[in-house]
Amino acid sequence: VDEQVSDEAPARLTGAASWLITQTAVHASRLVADGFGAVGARGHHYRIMAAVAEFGPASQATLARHSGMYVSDVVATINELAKDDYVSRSPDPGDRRRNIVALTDAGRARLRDLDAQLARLQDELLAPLDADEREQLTLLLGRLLDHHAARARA
Amino acid sequence: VDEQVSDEAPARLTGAASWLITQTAVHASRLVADGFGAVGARGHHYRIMAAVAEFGPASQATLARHSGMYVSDVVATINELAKDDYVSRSPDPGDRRRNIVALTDAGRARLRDLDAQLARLQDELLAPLDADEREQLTLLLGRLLDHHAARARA
DNA sequence: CTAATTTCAGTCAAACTGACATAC
DNA sequence: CGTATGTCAGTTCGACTGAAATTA
Repeated sequence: VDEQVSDEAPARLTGAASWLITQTAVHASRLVADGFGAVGARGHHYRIMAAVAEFGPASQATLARHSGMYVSDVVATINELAKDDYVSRSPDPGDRRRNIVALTDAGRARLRDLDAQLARLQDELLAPLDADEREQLTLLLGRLLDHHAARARA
Repeated sequence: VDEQVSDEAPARLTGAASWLITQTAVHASRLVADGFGAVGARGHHYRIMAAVAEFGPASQATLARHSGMYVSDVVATINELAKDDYVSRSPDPGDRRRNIVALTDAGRARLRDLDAQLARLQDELLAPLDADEREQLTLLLGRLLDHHAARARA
C-alpha cells in the first residue's frame, strides 16, 4: 500500500507562476550561496561591491537604494567588507551625517574574482536553456521586476 | 553633490539571471504572503492542501515529497491545519508509524477559496505580460525547475 | 540490524521594522 | 521645524539540520 515515490508536485503548484518563480529562486539562492560561500563571500557582499564599482563611491543610504537592500543590512555588510579591507568607510566632508564607501584595491580584485565565480554559477543555473531561451527568460523577468519594483516605490 | 535618486541597480545584477529570479521571487512571495495572509493562510497551508487534494490522503512523509517541504515543516503545518479542522490526522492501520492526512469538508471549501485567491494573485504578478509571454515564462521556468529538482534528488 | 516515520528543537540568510542619535 | 543618515536590536518566514522515539 502507498507505493508512490514520484516526488511529483500538484498541478495547482506547477501551473502557478509564483510557485515556479519562488521554487526556482530556492535553487538559484542555494547555488549562489554555495558558490560564493566556497570563497567566503555572500550575496550581500557582491551586491554592495557591484553598486560601488558601477556608481562610484557613495553614502550607505545611496548604496541601499542601488542594491535593493535595507540600510540596516548595508551597515552590517559594510562592517564585514571593511573588516577584510575590501571597502573603506570615510566621513563625507560635505555632509557630516554620511560615510563615503569606496572600493579598495583588494576590493576591486575581490570583485573580479566574484564576477568570474558568478558567471560560472549563471551557466550552471541556466544549463538546460540555450542562448535564445536565456535571453527570453532574462527579458521577461526583467519586465516583471521593473514593474513590481516601480510599484513598490509608489 | 550626490544627486542620484535613481534606484537603478548595477548592470552586474540586472544581467544576472540569479538576481532576476531571486528578486522577482521576493515580490512574488510578498504578494502571495499578503494575499493569503489577508484570509489567515500561508503558502505552506496551500501546498499541503493541494498535495492532499490531488494525490489523495497520504502520510506526512509522502506529503513532504509532494509539496517539496521538509518533514519537520510538514508537522508544524499540519498542526495548524488540523487545529482549524481543515485536515484530519488519523493513524494508518496498516503501518503504525504513519499518520494518514485527509482533507475535511471545511478543508475542501477552504482550498476552493484559496484557489480563487491565488488566481487573482497570479494575475497581479504577471500583469505586465500578455498571455503568450506568460506561457513562455512558465515553460522556461518549468524546465529550469525540473532540471534542478532532478539534480537535487541525485 | 537497517531503514522509514513522526516529532521537537534548533540554525541560517535575507527581508523587514522600530527606535535612537546626529546632522542637514 | 521636518527630513536624511547611520547604527543597533529585533522579528519573521522559509529553508534546512540533528537527534530521539517508534515501528517496519
